[in-house]
Amino acid sequence: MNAIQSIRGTKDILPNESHKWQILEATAREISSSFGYRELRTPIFEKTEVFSRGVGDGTDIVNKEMYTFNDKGNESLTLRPEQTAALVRSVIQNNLLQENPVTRLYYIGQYFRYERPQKGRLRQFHQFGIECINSPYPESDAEVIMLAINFIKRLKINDYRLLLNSIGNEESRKNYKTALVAFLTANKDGLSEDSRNRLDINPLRILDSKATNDIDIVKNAPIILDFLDEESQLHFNTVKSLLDSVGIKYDINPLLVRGLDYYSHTVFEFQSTHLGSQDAFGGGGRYNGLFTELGGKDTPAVGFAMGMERLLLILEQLNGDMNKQYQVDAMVIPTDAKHIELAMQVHNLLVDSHTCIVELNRRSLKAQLREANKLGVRYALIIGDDEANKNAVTIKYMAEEKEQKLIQINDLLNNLE
RNA sequence: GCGGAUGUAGUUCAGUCGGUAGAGCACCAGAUUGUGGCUCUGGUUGUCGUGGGUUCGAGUCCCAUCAUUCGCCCCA
Repeated sequence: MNAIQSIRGTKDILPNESHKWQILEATAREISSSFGYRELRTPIFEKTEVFSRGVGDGTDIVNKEMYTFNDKGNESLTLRPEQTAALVRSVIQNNLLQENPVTRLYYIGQYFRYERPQKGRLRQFHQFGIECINSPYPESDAEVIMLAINFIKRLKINDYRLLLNSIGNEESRKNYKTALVAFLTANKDGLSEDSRNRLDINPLRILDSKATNDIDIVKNAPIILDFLDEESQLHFNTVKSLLDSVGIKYDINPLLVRGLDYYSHTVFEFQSTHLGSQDAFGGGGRYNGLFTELGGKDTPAVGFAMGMERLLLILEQLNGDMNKQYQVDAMVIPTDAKHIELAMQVHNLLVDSHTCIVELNRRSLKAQLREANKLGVRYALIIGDDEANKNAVTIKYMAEEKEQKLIQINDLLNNLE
């Protein structure tokens, strides 16, 4: 029989790696709580229309990358490719906006996209994100970015860039699209094949094409910031000055557009040079249209998501190997199988105060001490014939050349230094 | 979905011109029968990613397939 392998693009997080995930998750939770955000957990799968309507029918995510299947009741279900649409579904369904004028939520979870795996891109991947719901004002955009920056800082990532742009409200964007399409159509012959195809479907995406001839053409293209109406402009300017006032640095990049349909006004992205071609480790923006798209009341919202695998790639380049061997305080060492009962009793004495393990393979004293040494155990609690006869243990301090012989087990806890 | 590279013990890798596999580390066991690290000695481990083909003979050559990886695309 062949051994079974994990699915392509999925990864086991092994015991010596889980430590760094725990750090990352703990940091995300601390920052979120300290800003007054509470966790929302939604199911891993949803009705397909949550994403086809929420993420947008024209996007690659919906068209090519979703894990969609029919269940036994012949209903089309989809493994969530991102969180925002499902979160909005839950907020609407559970009336979470009843209680608070502004609802602040965060999430940590796994997401699924059928893509070609490469560094920093898996088919099952993890994201941490937040959503600030029900404020139309630029101060909520600024709060979300401020939270993200503080998260990044707390992780001690200092080599990153915040790219910022506004794609305006619907009307500004419509006017801009018309101008952009007109310009690009006039230069159609010079565009890459991909971009010519996108001209009808999603012309904004041509702006961040990596094809060199596209880049040359786009240099002279009209700029969205020139098409913002008064409202959109005021919103964007306020976001910028709020960021300035708390000392957050950003680069305006008028070519930054997001891949998902629901964005409007502020869009932003975090990039790092440590990631190769998948250089964005986080991104977000405002999505005022999503609630009505999913059948809720018109509700403004803004949020971001970060790719946790990518964050860990950055952290490892900054800090080296973050794996940590597990720490054991004490090891109970019966020299013979007949002392196992006493060994278990000693273990039971220590459970509330120490990490403790007992030999389960009846190996020799020597083998057990070797393991104790390898694990960096502080106390080896040796139980041989002499000890067992007196209901006692010998405490051997591994780091020092020191032993306390024949300590009664009633006194053991008092005697551990 | 497209293009390039790679796949040999637990791990990192070597393996010539085709002749059915090796090293370091790790692991296990010993070095006058109750004591780890250092040293020494010995030992285990592989369907050579998988399936076909060529050949007297394939880790080596050919094809397919799976996986990893680097780009494209897309995104976090």
